[in-house]
Amino acid sequence: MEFYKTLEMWYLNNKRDLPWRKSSNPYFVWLSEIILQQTRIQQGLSYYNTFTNHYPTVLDLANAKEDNVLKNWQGLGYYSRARNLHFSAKYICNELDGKFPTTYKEIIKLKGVGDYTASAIASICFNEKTAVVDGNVYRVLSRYFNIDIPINSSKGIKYFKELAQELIINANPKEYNQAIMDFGSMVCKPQNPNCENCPLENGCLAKAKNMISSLPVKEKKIKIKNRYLNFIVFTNGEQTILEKRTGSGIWQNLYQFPLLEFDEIATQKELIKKPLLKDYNTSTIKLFNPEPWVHKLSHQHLFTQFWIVDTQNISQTNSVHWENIDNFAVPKLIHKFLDSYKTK
DNA sequence: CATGCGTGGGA
DNA sequence: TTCCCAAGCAT
Repeated sequence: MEFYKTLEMWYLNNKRDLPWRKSSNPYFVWLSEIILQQTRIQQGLSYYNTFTNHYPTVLDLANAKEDNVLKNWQGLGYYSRARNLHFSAKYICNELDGKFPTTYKEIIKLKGVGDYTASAIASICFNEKTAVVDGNVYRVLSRYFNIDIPINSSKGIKYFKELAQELIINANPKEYNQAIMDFGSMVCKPQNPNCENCPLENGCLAKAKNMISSLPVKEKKIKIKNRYLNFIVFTNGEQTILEKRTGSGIWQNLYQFPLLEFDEIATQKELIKKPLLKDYNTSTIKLFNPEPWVHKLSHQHLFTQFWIVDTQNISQTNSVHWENIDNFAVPKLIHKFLDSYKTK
């Protein structure tokens, strides 16, 4: 049986029951695909439900405030996805008359939508023959055809996309694209793939050559940078100060306590040299966590300390009542602090 | 085009 | 503990 047919047959009997598969409404499929970028289904599922409940249509999403969209995205990470989702919803409503684009070529123009996502939506919703190439597809194809071209090299990206596109030619694109991804995540897994019960085992070159565990090949490891962040938690008992992160780094447009960054773990002595704290008596500045909390991002390790500053002088501009603080979208780290601080 | 962007789960 | 990595994209 041909490669595509085997996968389609497997999918028929093994596909997972997922909420976004109940409809081919491109808005719902788009939502699910953005949420699932670099994210496990288990992690994204509740967010999908939140978004479809809060924003049942693309117009509801377009009419929302970005702060609200980010609040609903809080905790999921890669927050540019939420910002781009919101941006694109407005684009669809304002420029496309509220009609979701129907071809790969038009769909990929949406911010936050690249080759993979455009292929997924175009095939799943409009049955266009555009092959998806995600992490699962890289793994399945590199193993089945025993290809050791690094999947994150420009050569590899081109090679696998072309191969995937050849394999979909005679397939039912909607079924086949989802089949190869489900198959990759359930059978041809990164670790301990289930080769014993694999319907593709006969033709699998990596299996024959005992290469399964070394494929796919990925080159370049990321370099992790250490940062030392000190969050200043001003409080008069009722209010505190929050500021919105701007610029291009992590957590863009989320909220945090005023931040002082150093090249190493800071002491109170160094802290009070900063303009933000120079007028405060050292006795009013207390370190909340004597042992720095290490928050690990994919590219950075953040060594973080929270300093509580008791003061009656809370500026009106960025003041927030403690009782309202949960209305703000904050990074996981800040949320962890709030949890810990409240229960103290 | 190499790098930056979150978080959580599993080995 | 540490490492990998999970339905990628923007710049």
